[in-house]
Amino acid sequence: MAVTSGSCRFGLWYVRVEWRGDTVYRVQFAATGTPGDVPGPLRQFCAGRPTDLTVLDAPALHGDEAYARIYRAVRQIPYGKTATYGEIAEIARTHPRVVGQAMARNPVPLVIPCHRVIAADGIGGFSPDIAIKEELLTMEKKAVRKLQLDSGITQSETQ
DNA sequence: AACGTACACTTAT
DNA sequence: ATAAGTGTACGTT
Repeated sequence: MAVTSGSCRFGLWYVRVEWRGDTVYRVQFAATGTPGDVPGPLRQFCAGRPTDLTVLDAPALHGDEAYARIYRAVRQIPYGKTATYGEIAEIARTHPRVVGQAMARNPVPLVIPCHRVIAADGIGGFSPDIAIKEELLTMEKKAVRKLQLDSGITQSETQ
């Protein structure tokens, strides 16, 4: 079975995906789309629905190299939460700068939620456009808040 | 607020 | 083999 490709919309961008079954080989943000479908969980995520993307797999997650350990650690960050480069480095037993490097080369953003990794003092970086990172984070925050309201949790309980 | 340096890993030469 | 480059962190000034 061949690797298929497709895209879906996220805000002003298209998310292009190369995948087969539950394995995602590449994700990239682009200004234009390509015909074809994307994995269901990814489509739901882009539609603003809180989605557990850990059901998807990626080759970059496997192995004992530093990047693989970092990517696995990043995947543990839950929807709507963030962690710093330093925190990830500690879990993966490496250095914050290596985490930054690994994020910059992340072949499958969203599947490996590099947008949830922020600097100790600010937001950190994101390619191709920092605005995507901001939009992803605010989208997740809003979605979580809505979930809490829908389930009847009062504001005082969440503070 | 700006600057320097340690840190560890990858990629390029 | 070795140097350069990182989406950092932290201390000092």
